[in-house]
Amino acid sequence: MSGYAPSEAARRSGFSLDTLRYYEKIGLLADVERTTGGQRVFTDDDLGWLVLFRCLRDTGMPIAQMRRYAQLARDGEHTTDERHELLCHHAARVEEQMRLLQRQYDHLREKIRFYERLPGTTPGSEPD
Amino acid sequence: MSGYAPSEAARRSGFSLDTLRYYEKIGLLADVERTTGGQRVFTDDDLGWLVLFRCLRDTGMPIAQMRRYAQLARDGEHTTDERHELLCHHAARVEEQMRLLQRQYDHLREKIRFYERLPGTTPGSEPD
DNA sequence: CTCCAACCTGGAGCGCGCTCCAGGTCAAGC
DNA sequence: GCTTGACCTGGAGCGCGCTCCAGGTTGGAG
Repeated sequence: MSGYAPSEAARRSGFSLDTLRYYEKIGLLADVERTTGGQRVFTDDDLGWLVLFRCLRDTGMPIAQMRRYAQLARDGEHTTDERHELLCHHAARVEEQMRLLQRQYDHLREKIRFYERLPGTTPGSEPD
Repeated sequence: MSGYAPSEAARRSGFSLDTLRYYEKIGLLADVERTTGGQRVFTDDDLGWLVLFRCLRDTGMPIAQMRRYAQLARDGEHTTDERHELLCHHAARVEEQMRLLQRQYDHLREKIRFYERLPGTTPGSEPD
């Protein structure tokens, strides 16, 4: 129930093998277990981190910041305030991102309606 | 009321001068007018295109696709269907993007609540 | 024991979207 | 006319986040 081969970890997390190795190399995932032969064994804990990384990545957090977060978590309990703050700041940026996306989506829809109001005749070249 | 110096076009569009030149170089903005001396003069029409490019860019459309759209528009009235379709496809991707962003934002908020439910004591290392 | 697919490493390469640079030109104000 | 800051060009460089490669090792199935 815990101890996944690299390919299985990749499948479950949705990251490629190369990306998993890359994440370990740059210190996002630290101390991934190994077999005696040196092959990686991912734990449920690792998988949990990967889920979090996906969340942060998909919301546009730069890798440097994820690294910082992961490092803080490794540093222990006394960093919870800082981690909390980091996530809150990020959440605020995400909210802004969502507002912008919504606004531009609305523009896009308006532009699309422009094409749908076209009955065949329109002077003027383009935008609007 | 039309005919903007490069710096003014940059200010109004929010793109850098370098980006404006880049957009022209790769054929997004075509045939920007020039003074006799060779300096660019942006029209209201150009500005309109830039607004559209910003919308498409902010919603994640790759430049290659914007180029395609711009080329279609230059090709004339008979491409309106294709342009419409292109924008619709894009809009669908944006909707998916918004759903994903919302979902991951929800995860993020949940994670943040985890920190806020912390009264000071918590066993286990991290995520969740 | 043999095979072969999955894995390992270090390091190079890539695709995107700009951004910066050198070295020169233009044009508005004094 | 001179100065000076905005502008021009072609091309190199960059930051990000992977992705690919060569050349070698591991380990489970048959």
